Amino acid sequence: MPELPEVEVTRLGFADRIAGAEVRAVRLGQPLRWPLGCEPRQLAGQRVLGVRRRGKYLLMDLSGGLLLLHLGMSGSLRLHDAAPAPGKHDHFDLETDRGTLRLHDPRRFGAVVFALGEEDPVARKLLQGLGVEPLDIFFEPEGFWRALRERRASIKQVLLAGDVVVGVGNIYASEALFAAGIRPTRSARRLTRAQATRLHAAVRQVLQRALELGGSTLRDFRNANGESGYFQLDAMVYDREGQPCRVCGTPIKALRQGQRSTFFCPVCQPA
DNA sequence: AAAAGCCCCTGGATGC
DNA sequence: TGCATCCAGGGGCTTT
Repeated sequence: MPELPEVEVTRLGFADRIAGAEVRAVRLGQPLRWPLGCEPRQLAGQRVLGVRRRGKYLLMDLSGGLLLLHLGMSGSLRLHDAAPAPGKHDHFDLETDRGTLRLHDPRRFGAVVFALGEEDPVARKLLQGLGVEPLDIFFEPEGFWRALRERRASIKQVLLAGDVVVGVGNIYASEALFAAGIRPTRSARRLTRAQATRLHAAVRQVLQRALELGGSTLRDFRNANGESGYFQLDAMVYDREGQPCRVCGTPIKALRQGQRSTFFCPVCQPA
């Protein structure tokens, strides 16, 4: 579910409120993707220094380590002033003197992992190989084009892979390719410099727009204050198979790439 | 090295 | 309130 905009909206929704808090206790529900990696009581007494984001990971700096949080497909984080009794899908609570940060994740593809720091092998393993941050100045058209030239896979799958540029998931990959007028099946190495430049701008624009709208709420995404996002109402192609293209009226087509659905306009995205 | 498949898991929608 | 099937925002791991 959560792509860069949803993760960032979540971060913005609780980072300032939890910064400076002291951890009182940790409660675990059912297992998530990976074990926490430490005894829950080891976190008690630690201070929350801040919350950063890298790709779709949230990095919570603690006085004695680092907590890596990932929302997987169905996860959402919420900071409660007074948390209600945990439900069957509430699998992690970080109880602090400034509220309880709770991970709700029905599918349990999400994760909360403790590491001693970013150089801890546990953290490195998860963060190494991640591509450039799309909203960062280091993401620039020329380098993007050069990286794409190395890849034979389809441009949609290269965007999703996250090793060239991070944060673009299944919704925003389709949306960015539409905005750039590029067919999702086109081999990444066959993009022209002009196409790569358009796609670079499109990725930034689409993610930025989604951020402003609070992300996309397809089923269950909520930000840290329990509010839904509204980008899905703005989607040009995602989940619009058969509906008329908002630009040219041609019915939107769907196909599958690497077990994921892709949506595009056959006219606006000729190649 | 890169690419393609598989799998983790629950729940909602759809079809019979 | 039956049962089977398919699909869903991710991504690490194994196999080609």
